[in-house]
Amino acid sequence: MELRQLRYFLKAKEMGNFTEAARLLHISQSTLSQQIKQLEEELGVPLFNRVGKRVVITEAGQLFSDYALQSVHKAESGLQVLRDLNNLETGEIRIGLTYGLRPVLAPALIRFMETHPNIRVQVVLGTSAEMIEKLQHFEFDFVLTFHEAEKEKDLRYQLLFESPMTLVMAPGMPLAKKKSVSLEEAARLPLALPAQGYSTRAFISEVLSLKNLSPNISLEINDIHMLLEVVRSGEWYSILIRTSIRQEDGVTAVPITGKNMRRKAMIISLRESYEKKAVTEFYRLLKETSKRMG
Amino acid sequence: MELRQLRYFLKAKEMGNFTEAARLLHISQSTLSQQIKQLEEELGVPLFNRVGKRVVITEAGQLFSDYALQSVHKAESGLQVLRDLNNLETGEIRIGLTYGLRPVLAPALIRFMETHPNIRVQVVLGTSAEMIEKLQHFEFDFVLTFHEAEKEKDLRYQLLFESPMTLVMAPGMPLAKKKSVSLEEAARLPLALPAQGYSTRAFISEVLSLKNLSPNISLEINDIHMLLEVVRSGEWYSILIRTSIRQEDGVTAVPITGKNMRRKAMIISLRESYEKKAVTEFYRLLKETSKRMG
DNA sequence: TCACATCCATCGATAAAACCGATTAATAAT
DNA sequence: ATTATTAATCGGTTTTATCGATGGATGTGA
Repeated sequence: MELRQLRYFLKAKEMGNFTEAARLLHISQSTLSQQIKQLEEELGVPLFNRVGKRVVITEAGQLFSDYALQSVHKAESGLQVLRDLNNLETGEIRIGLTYGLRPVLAPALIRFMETHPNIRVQVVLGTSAEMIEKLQHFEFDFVLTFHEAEKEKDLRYQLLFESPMTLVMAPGMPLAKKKSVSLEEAARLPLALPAQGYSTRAFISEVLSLKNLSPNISLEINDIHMLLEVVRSGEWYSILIRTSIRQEDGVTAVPITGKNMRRKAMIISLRESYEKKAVTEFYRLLKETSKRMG
Repeated sequence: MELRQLRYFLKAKEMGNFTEAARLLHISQSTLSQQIKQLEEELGVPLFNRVGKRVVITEAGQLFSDYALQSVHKAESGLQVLRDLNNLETGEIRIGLTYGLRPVLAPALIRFMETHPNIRVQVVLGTSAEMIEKLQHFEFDFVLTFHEAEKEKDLRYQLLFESPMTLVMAPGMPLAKKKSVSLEEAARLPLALPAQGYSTRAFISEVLSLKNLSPNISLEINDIHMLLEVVRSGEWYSILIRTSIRQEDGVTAVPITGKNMRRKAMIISLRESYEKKAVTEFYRLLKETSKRMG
């Protein structure tokens, strides 16, 4: 058993397709096939079921993949530790991000890349649940998202800032002069909300159902910019976190009253995993950048 | 980086000597030297300092070895999972044991080896602290010892039984008829105790100093059998856990009063590590065997 | 239904690498 | 100074990882 074989196996499992996996691994399909076979012989168990021209992972393969992944990850962490020790400042940072926190990441990202030109940064956008899932499979160094209710003990949570939920409207609307509005008031208005899947939308749905409010949701849009454009028309209102809105968006945001109407922006990472120096530095930038937010 | 290289490196680190490590790995010294060098090149950092003809691990090597060990261990755990799945019932169990619990392990060990002839069992005797240390370096599947005060959170503790500390003497001595004696009484007697390093001795020293007793320790012996022989002479008394003494030893054991005068026999294992089926079965036997003890 | 494309396994050949024995260089021990 | 011990290096050998070609099995589309 060698790490090479474990890497091949993991890629094959991920792709569910030897040919494609081999392509991504820059080896021939024949090599991959042989190496998987060799690994299976050593383990004494098939890792894939060959059904026709397809390969489907077996129960054994499923079980084994956890260990394979962890073995590979430990070895790579060891490498990273020594890279850091040498201050070589090379390598890669992978970040999971939810849409609502794009404006938080952007300035930190720019400053980081300016000062660390030799570090490749990879940002993946998705829902909060997706990002956490991938984090736990070592696909990210950290995830930037709004607070998750369930605190899992293998994760480390760092608070960046809190920000109120706001009712968003076109400037000059009657409500625009108020200092705050209640959730009940908001629920009576024609609403354009982010689509299902967004953490903000999930949060809104939850607080609304808690108060037994069934609001007038006339629009669902899975893009914040388009959402704001709709709001600017003056026909609809929206509910968003204040930090999602910029000056130049040309809309007015009025905080919604209520103690649960604040959301927490969090850095979430794996508790037991090695933290690269570059990642520590990135945290610092994020915290500095987001001081002014919330 | 391959597991092979990590294994070579770990053995070299363990031995502190390439020639010896190579011998144990069944490869030539030249091969080991080359593979270590190759690993160092990939990591960008020397793992050993070459001081004259000696090799001394570097700080980087020290750091890296944790990750290397864990990587190798994860891979081997994965193998073990699949072996178990296949019920091949082959493999190895490694047990750390303190002297005081030899009579507990022995019967379970015999029964286990009768029913699982294809599993190799390795038992290592030593002090409790040594055994725990080795457990944390994946050298054992579990350790059998008396209770450690400091509960470390990466360890799993299973209680086997509790047993009182007893004052041990030759039969027919005046105290032999008593149902119990106090620690103060015992401290006034001429004592023959297990030598430093034994967990029982550490425990005795602790409770004595807690009560500000400075007993009359006239003998220290690092072998229980010889200790008992001395006690049988009638000149000395000893303090031992009741389960350390058998009928055929020809001595009388009187419990010492006091709520802290009971020790807990524990199975200690790594919480996060995979538990082999054979080990689970061994636990069952141990618990069954030790029902009657304490 | 019959080509046709796709996918995995296998085979023989080749390139890469792991490995060995011998030798050298450095150092510690005597 | 001499000898023994140890790690590094060199050249050659063995092992093995890899490749391209091929064949069989299985979907796919005309």
